[in-house]
Amino acid sequence: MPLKVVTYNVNGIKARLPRVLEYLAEAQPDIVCLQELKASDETFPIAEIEAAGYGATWHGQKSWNGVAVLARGIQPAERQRGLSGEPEDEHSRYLECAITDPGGDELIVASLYLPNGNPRPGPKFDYKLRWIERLAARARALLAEEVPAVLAGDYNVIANDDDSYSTRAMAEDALMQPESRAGYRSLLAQGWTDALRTRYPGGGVWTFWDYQAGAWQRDAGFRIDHLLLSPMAADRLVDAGVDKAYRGREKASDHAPTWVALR
DNA sequence: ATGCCATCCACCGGATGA
Repeated sequence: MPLKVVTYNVNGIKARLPRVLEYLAEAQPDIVCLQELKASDETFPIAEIEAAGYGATWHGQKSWNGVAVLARGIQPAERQRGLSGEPEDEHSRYLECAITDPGGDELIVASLYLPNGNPRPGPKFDYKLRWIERLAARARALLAEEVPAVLAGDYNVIANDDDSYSTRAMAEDALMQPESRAGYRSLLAQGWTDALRTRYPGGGVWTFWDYQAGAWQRDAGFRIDHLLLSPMAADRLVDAGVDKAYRGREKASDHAPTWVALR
């Protein structure tokens, strides 16, 4: 059985817990990276997640941000919390773990929540661009380790025109700016593989649909949740996709779980 | 140009999101 590695921006773990537990039970993913917990370390629902059969490591924050790594039957071992380069940055947006299976095989998995960057121009957009550079520095160090690694998360970057239902609607948005795209491309240029892009080179695959203006009903979405694979992980890629149906459920997140299957 | 909706916290409106 291939390994299913998922990234899922839950938009509030407390509000979304029934959906998350349902997803774990139904999809039986091996590894899940969560973003936008919107919960402090103390209020993360670890008891419920453990009861579902998952070990977890999390980096919470009250009200905003927050990321976690879950693994079925395994306790993810924390490697790094946050990105270096900006000590005053208090946002919980990066958590890197090592997941070792009973056979001794190790996979490095990071859950990341890249800043949105709106409104633009302004300090939030500047922060986004600095954060991408800090991520790129960490990504380069990971590649140098020559290990199987997955950088999974909400990148808040629409990388290509065909990754959005409407380039016109998003033209002024921070998610689609040339600087945002250049930052994302710099990761690919290092040697990371955009797994969904490999599987669906023609685009037209969405991972996010806004709550507003009937975006889900109109299928007006875009692709911003990405799984980047190191060369050793990319060699093991067998499939990738979006569990789109979860976006249509009661009290759904505005993102759908997005996944890769690795040999 | 704005609201459209949903989350959080903290008190029923404001900040944030994408």
